[in-house]
Amino acid sequence: MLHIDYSASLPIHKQVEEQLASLIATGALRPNDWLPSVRQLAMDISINPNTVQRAYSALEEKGIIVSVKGRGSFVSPDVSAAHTAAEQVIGEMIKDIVSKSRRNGWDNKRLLEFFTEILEKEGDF
Amino acid sequence: MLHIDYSASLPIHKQVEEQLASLIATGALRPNDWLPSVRQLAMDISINPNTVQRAYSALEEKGIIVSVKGRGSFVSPDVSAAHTAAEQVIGEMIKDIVSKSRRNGWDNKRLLEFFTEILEKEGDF
Amino acid sequence: MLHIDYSASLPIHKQVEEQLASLIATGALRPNDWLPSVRQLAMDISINPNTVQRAYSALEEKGIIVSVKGRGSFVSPDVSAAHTAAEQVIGEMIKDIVSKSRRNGWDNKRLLEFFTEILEKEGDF
Amino acid sequence: MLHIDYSASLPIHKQVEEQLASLIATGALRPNDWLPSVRQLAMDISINPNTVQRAYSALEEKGIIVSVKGRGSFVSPDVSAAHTAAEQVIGEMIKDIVSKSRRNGWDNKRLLEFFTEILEKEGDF
DNA sequence: GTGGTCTAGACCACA
DNA sequence: GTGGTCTAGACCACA
Repeated sequence: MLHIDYSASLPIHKQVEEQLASLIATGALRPNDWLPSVRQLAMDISINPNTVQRAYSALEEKGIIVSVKGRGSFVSPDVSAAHTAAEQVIGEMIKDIVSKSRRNGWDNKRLLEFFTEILEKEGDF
Repeated sequence: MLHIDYSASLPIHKQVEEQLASLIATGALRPNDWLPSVRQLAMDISINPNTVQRAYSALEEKGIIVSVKGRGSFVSPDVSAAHTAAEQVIGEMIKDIVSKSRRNGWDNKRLLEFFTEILEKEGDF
Repeated sequence: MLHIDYSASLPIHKQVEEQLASLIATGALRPNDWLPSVRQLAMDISINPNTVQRAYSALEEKGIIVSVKGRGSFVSPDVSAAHTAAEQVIGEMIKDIVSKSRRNGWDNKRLLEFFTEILEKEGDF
Repeated sequence: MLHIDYSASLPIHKQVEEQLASLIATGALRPNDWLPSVRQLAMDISINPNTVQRAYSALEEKGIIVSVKGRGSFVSPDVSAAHTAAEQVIGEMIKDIVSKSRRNGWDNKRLLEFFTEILEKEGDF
């Protein structure tokens, strides 16, 4: 079950998109698995079908899911797109950090130390 | 002189706020230094005074600058807030990455490798 | 036996229509050959009879097959329609490409090079 | 001025997207040029602002334009994305033709002849 | 019942 | 005035 955080700055359709992408990237949803219908998922998490539709469209555009009129949506047979999509997003987030830290005068060494420090605090994985 | 990137996704008021915070964090602006007036800075960089005001308010909220009615704004006597502010923001960004990467099934090792790889690509600093 | 690709974007009724048209155009099905009944074909390939009906209607509209109430459907005595139908469809697709490429400022030479390049990549036939 | 064909099967938001992309790819709109505002363009061509928004979002996602809250939208400083986008679309169209023609038993030679024949009919360019 | 488009209209952030 | 999100609701193609 997906979880929507209404107080988050991330728009709802992005939250849905990201959570589905993660379920696929982690293997919780596997190639060719059926996804809930747009209307069903909208009801389940109490949001507007249009908003779900938007998430599904984005995932399809990225090749992560396949949607067919009259039949439904399912995880793309080739799920590699999900992995590259995740890498891309995380890569962007890292670049943002790098540029932000440089604007504050940090060098690579300091950023790396700060990063590993937080990584350790957050616990092993 | 501040530099505004109009094609950046970062809103202008955030760009102003961040650049001032950086100037202070790096010591380019020192405790008790006078800041340009809201109107003056707005004219200098050709943006809306409301936008500058917003940046100043945010910096004051964080204790990085002090504004006094009728006198103007100046760098806070105790500038440590500027450092902790930057650390806080970057820290949040890092935590976001950590949680995002875990939702995608990455362990610490993989994330760290990806991080350093990008760090190197972005060049030394 | 027809083959349905459920993950294709092409609607099922179009897949059926096209495959039957191809069997006729290539001579695998010959003039006056009997076609399976709508219900029979639907069962064989496990799809909705409505969907098969739709394909048959389209083929009849184009003069490629003939359906007679109470008797069934068979390949049209004059099969030339099948050839012209395919040519027509492919012709339209090519015209779409030509106009699209011109809207993007490509000249004939560039389009032709791009076309042959892809043709080669897709392998000999 | 853009032109919407309401009887076309291509959705309106795609028509807008494609026409803007073409204007950029051909150089009619140049890097950093301002685009009409979402609401303005919607009024001009008498469609709903949401529909224009959708086209703009798609173009931004592809890196062809840049949109900034409160300021407007303009052609991306680096317009190379527009060219690769066009190549991608035309490439897909060509692949569709190749597979369609093979399903009809055409070999590369026949397809190529048919293609050049139409290209010539459509006039030089 | 599926996915998908479009409109109308409210609301928010930003300049 | 900008861009952007979300909802409600009508409508269409397809199975």
